[in-house]
Amino acid sequence: MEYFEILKKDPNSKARLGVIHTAHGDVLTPYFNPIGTKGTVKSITSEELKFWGADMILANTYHLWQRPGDALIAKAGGLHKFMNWKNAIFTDSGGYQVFSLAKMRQVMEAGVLFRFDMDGKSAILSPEKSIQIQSNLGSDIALILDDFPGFPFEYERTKQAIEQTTRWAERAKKEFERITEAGNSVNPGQKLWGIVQGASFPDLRERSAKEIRALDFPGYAIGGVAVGEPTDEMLKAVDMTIPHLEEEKPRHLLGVGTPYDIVQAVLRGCDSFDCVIPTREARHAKLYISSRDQQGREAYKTIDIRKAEFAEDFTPVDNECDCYGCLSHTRAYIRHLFASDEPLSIRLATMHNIKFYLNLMKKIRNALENEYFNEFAEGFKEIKE
RNA sequence: GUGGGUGUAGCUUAAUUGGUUAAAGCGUCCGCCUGUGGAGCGGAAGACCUGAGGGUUCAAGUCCCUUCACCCACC
Repeated sequence: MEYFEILKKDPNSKARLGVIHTAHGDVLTPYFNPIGTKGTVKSITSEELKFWGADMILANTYHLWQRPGDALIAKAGGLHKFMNWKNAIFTDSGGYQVFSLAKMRQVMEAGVLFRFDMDGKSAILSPEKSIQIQSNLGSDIALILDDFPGFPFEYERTKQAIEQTTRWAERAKKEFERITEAGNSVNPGQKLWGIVQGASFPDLRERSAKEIRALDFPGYAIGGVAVGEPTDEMLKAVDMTIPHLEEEKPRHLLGVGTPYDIVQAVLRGCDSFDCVIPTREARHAKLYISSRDQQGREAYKTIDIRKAEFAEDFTPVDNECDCYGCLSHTRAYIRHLFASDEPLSIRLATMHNIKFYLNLMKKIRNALENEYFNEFAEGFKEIKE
């Protein structure tokens, strides 16, 4: 059985329906990974996630390395056992967090020198170290350490970044093979994916894709996006990258995005996603709800449930949603919970937004299965009032 | 009834003690959030101008008088 199977291709776009066979179960694609940074999707239990149809979650190397430490998690039998999550886990390399969270950051050949944001201690995250940590966590999909610039993109800096990423990718792969061959993996079925960089420079994307392809990873992530660039710039970067990757391997788009971004990226050939948006915005009272455009096509809106207009709104957050909160509670009640700073507000909002995203992915897969994805994608956008 | 105190934005308070267009927090409204930040940030409206009315003064939220409301103490 192939690691990644393409079940159906959209005749009108690069979109495809597929399945990734991980060591902890199948992941139907296109798929969205809820983010469980510290070994928990904030406020949600593993059983609940599974019940709603989540097949995979993303956890962060950087955070878990700091606390409780990957050695402790290995002792617990790996992250799956530690958090009682029986399905797949995707781990970041820690590169992005060093980029976005660490107080000081210096890219060196050895790795990234930085200071932990939590205790101020400095450390070097090397390609090998990242693999060792992810090996201890026992994730199903691990990522190589990569280097990338922020937005606005500069050519020379981006060129250095893809070169650095390729050199680190070689070292990461070697370390991954060393650990695997030694039989020291917490998860023997773990796979290491490569990352393509290159900002939105066509020649750099192409070169990076070719160099990473040469290392023969079982899947790829497209990185260097979701770093502050506008949506069209992000989509251009995807367009520049996809043609240079093998059709038969899965492609993950790192850090993306809004429901609109995701549909657009699926059209362009991306298979999986991860993003803080549904969970972080839930904590900030921003909820995603179903809507229709003027022609009656499927679309969506966002609402800020704290607004006074919902004070006496005794209807569900989203009539079309089957999450626990929508089946059980009213907008007025959830608004009240936010206004009162009650923990249940975060929980209900997070459950809702995750369900909205998981439902969206299911709609995308149904549309691909039944061959109307192109029409679906055409009308699908955020309706702003 | 007597004495004392307090009245400033929807709410809680400020105003260098008589000195420019009365300030802030909360709340309200608008926006931001993209390989997690249960954090924050930016902006706006809001006082028919300081309970009401009158007076002193070049100048009053601030001083004086009257009145109203509320609070406390004593009869």
